[in-house]
Amino acid sequence: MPELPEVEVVRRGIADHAVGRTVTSVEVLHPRSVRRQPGGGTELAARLAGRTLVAARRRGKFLWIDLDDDTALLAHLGMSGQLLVQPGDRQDEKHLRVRLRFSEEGEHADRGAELRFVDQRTFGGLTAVDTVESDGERVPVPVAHIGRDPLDPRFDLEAAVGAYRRRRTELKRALLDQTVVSGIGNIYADEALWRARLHSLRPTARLTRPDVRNVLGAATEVMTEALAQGGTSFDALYVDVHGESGYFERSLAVYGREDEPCYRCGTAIRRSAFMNRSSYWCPRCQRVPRHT
DNA sequence: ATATACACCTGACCGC
DNA sequence: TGCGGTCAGGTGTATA
Repeated sequence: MPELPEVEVVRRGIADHAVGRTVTSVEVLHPRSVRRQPGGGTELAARLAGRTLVAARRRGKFLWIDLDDDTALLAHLGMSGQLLVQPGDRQDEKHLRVRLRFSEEGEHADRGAELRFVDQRTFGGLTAVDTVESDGERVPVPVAHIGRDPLDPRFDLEAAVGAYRRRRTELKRALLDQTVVSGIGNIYADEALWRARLHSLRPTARLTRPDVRNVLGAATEVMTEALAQGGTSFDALYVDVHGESGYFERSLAVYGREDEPCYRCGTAIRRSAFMNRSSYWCPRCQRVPRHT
C-alpha cells in the first residue's frame, strides 16, 4: 500500500496484533519479495527465528518492526503490498509471498494468527536489517537517507521549507522526493497542490516561503484527514491488517476526477502525463507557470 | 551533489 | 475471444 496514511494504518495493526509475539518460522514463497536481503530467504529466516517483535515503527512509507536484538524487520509495501494478520487456518492468498509464524506460549488475543506479506506486483519486500543511529534515533540502515515525514513529532517544517527552495526542480517532483520530506506519494501530492492552489510544475527555487509552508501544510492536513478515515482505497489492494479498506477515496478533490468539476470553481479537472503516471489538477485554481 | 531515464512486476481495462 | 496497448498508490540504480 502506498502513501503515508495507508502505511500508518498497517503500522497500527501490527502494533495491536503482532507486537509482543516471538517468531518460530519464516516461509518465503517468492524470492523477489526478499531480493534486498543478502543471503535471501535463508538469511531472513535465520535472522528472525526466535526473535520477539518489540515495536512497530514507520518513517514515511517505510515500515519496520524492532526486534529484541537491536535489529529490525523492514517492510516496504511498494505499489501493491499488504501485511495481514490472519488465522493460521485461513486459505493462502493468491499473492502470498512471505509467512511468519509465532510461538503459541503465553496468553494473547491473536492466538494462532500469522503475519502474511501479500504483494501482487512484488515491488515491495521484507528485509531483516541492522539499525543505525540517525538524527538521534535508531532506524534501519536502508531508512537512514529518508527524510522525516510531516506526522513525525520531530519534523522540522522550516528546515524543509528551506530545503525545498534550495532545490532546482519542479514542485511536484520535490514533493515526491522522499529524502527531504517523506510519506507523500502521487495522490496526496496532487491533493496538496490543489489545496495550496499551486501547479505541479512551479519551480521550487522561485516559490516563496509561505507558498512552500502552504503546500506542506496542505499535505499534512490531507494525510491526517485520510488517516482518520482509514486511508484511501480504490479497490481491495489497499487494506489494513485484517483486509479492510479505508474510506478516504470519497474525499479526494482532484485525484482520479478527470473532466469532473472542481469543488471550488466548477472548472473541469485536467489530467496530464507526469513521470510515467498522471497528475490531476484544476486549470483555474492552479495556473500553469509561464516558464517551465 | 543533483536531476532524469529506466527497470522491476501483475492484473484490469479498452479498442480493435 | 484474443491481442496489444495503457494504466496503476513506489523506489533503486545507472547515467548525464
